[in-house]
Amino acid sequence: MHQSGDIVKKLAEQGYRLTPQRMMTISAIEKSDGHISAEEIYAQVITKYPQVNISTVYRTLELLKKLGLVTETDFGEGRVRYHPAGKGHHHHLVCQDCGAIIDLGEAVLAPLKNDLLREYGFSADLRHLAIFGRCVNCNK
Amino acid sequence: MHQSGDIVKKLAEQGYRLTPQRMMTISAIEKSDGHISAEEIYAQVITKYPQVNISTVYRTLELLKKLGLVTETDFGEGRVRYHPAGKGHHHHLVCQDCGAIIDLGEAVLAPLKNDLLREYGFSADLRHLAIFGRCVNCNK
DNA sequence: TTTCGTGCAAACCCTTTGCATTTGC
DNA sequence: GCAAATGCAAAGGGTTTGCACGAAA
Repeated sequence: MHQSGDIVKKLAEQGYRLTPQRMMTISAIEKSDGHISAEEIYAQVITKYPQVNISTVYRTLELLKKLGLVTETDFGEGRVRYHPAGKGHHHHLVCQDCGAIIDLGEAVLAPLKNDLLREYGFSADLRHLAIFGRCVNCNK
Repeated sequence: MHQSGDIVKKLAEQGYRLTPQRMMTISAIEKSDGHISAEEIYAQVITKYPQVNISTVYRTLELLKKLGLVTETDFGEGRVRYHPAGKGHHHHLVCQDCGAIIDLGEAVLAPLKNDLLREYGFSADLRHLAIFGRCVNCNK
């Protein structure tokens, strides 16, 4: 299992500086159980460190993406959300009516992934895929 | 089967005005076999009708979406692409390496759609879904 | 004629960038 | 000390909006 501090450790290992801005950005991402946007990270960091700039948050996110430490999911909101890569992958059902987000284990899409590989030679990256539609309640 | 003019007909039926700007926007969408972006529609319309404004294209697209006459696909380019709803649905495999887009029949995702409905009561809208990954060639 | 649609320009949102300054190591 | 990272402010890309003018029915 992965524990808190993983991301910081990897940054340090690779020779990146552990600035307070980076630490707090990472902490916000790790604390968020679900998915967090750049704005939300910024809002959280600024309460403890009022002089941060949102561009620093974006730069940190880009670094973490590059290093494969966080992944992005697009929920079709016009902005992207971030998730620690170490926390395991999952997929999401996004209700277009009520906005509910239902988490889906990796297993559910495993058959699809296999089909695509077998039939098309296509290696699908389904990490944090968002599937849109209507949830049970809104479907009634 | 659907034929050219479907969209125009439906607009008229619902009492919307058939302005040249709308006709040409619709024509651009219907002519494009694949998926077309707002900018591309605009570029096409402006050659025949130089005074159009891109905001009119956007307003037309919004109207057509509202009426269910076009659907959108997000290929992760930071912009959305449009497709006539009447032309039948399909899905896409988008190669993150070479940018290739492989079309996928509706049948391939039918099992997934059924699974989601049965197991989660979730009615997935998979029209023009884009799945990211690596195509056969880039996978070697 | 009268409501609907358009052009224009400005604003919008999220994200990125150039540059001078600061800071971790 | 010095490269790396930050803050600031401005620009960027795609999209939306307010308002007065123009045109479809």
